[in-house]
Amino acid sequence: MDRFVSNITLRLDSKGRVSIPASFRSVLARDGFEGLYCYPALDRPAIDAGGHALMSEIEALIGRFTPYSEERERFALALYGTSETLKIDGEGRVVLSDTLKRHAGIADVVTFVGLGHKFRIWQPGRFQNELAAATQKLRALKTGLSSQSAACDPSGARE
Amino acid sequence: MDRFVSNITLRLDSKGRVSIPASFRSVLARDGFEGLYCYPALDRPAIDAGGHALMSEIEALIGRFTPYSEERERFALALYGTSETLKIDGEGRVVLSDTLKRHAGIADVVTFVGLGHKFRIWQPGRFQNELAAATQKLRALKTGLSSQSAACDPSGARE
DNA sequence: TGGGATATTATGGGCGTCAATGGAATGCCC
DNA sequence: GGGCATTCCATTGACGCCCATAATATCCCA
Repeated sequence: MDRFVSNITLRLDSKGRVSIPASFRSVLARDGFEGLYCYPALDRPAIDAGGHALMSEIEALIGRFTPYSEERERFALALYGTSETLKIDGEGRVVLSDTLKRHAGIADVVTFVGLGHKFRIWQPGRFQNELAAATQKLRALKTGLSSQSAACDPSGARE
Repeated sequence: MDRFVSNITLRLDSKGRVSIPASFRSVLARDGFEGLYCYPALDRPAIDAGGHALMSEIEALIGRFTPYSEERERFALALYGTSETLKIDGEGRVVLSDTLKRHAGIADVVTFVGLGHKFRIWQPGRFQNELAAATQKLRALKTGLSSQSAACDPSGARE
C-alpha cells in the first residue's frame, strides 16, 4: 500500500508526543522521507501532513507562478512560511508545535485521516463534524449526478 | 532538507545579536555559504536573507535586463547596492545593521520566515499581518476555484 | 480450529545533547 | 587609553535518543 487511508484516533502523552499510525509510517517509509512535513490546512482547522509527495506537490504549485509575482509570494509565504518538518523519534512519534495545535484546536487527542498522498490531523470532534458534513454533501451530489450520468464519480462512494 | 521552511521568533540580546534558527543554519551550511547574505526586501518592510542560492537568483534576475538599461541599473542599485553579508559568530548569531533594522522596523524581537530558497526577517507584528493577509487572499482564490471544478474532482479535497 | 507463542504497536519515562541566550574576556582601531 | 566589536565560555530549558512496559494483533502448530 502506498496511500494514506483510513482514520485512527490516538492520544498525546505528557510530553506532547503522539505516535503516527503504523500504517501511515510505512507509507512514509516507502516515500523515503525522514521526518514529517506538515502545515496548517488553508481552509480548515486541521493539519496537513505527508512526505516527499506532499512537498513536491507544493513545490509544483508554487513553481507554476512566475517568479516575484504577488501570487507566488503569497503562496510561498502561506505554505513554506507555515510549514514545519517534524522529527520522528525511534518509536515513530512526533510532537506537534504549538502553532499547529492551536490552528487545529488540538489538546491531547487527535485523529489521523488518510487522504491518499497525504493525511490530515484533526481534533477528533471536529473531524466527526467534517466527516458528517462531507458525506452529507457527497450523497446529495451523487443522487443529483446519478440521474444524469455517473461519469464524474468513478470511485463511487468514498468515506 | 534543503529549503527554508517554517517560522521562528527569536529575541535580540543587549548587543543586538540574534541567533539564526538552527534549521536555517543547516540549510545555509548545505548551501556552502559563509555568512548571511541579506538586503532590504524591495516592496516590504522586511529583510531578505539567504546564501548562494539567493545570490544567484538575484544575479539571474538582473541578468535578464539588457545591459545599461535604466531598469537594470535600478535593480542592480536596489539589490546589490543595499546588500550586506553579515558575519555569523561561533554560536550562529548575526548582528543586523541599523539600516536593515530601520527598514524592517525591528527593535528587539524578530521572526524568521522560510520561503524555500531564501528566508525573510520581520518585525513579528508585521509578519502576522502579512501572513493573515496572504492566507486571506489565498482562501478567496481557492473557494473561487473549487466552486467551478468541484463537481468533477474525484479526489475531493484540493489544495 | 483453538490456543499459546511471538511480533508489533502504542505509550511512559530517564538522560544526555544541543540550541538559544547572557555575559565575560580578549583583541582591534581610533 | 577608551570604546567598539569579535571571540570565548556558562547557563538553562527544550528536545532527541534510548530503554521499558503493556496491550494488541499476528502467526504457527498441534
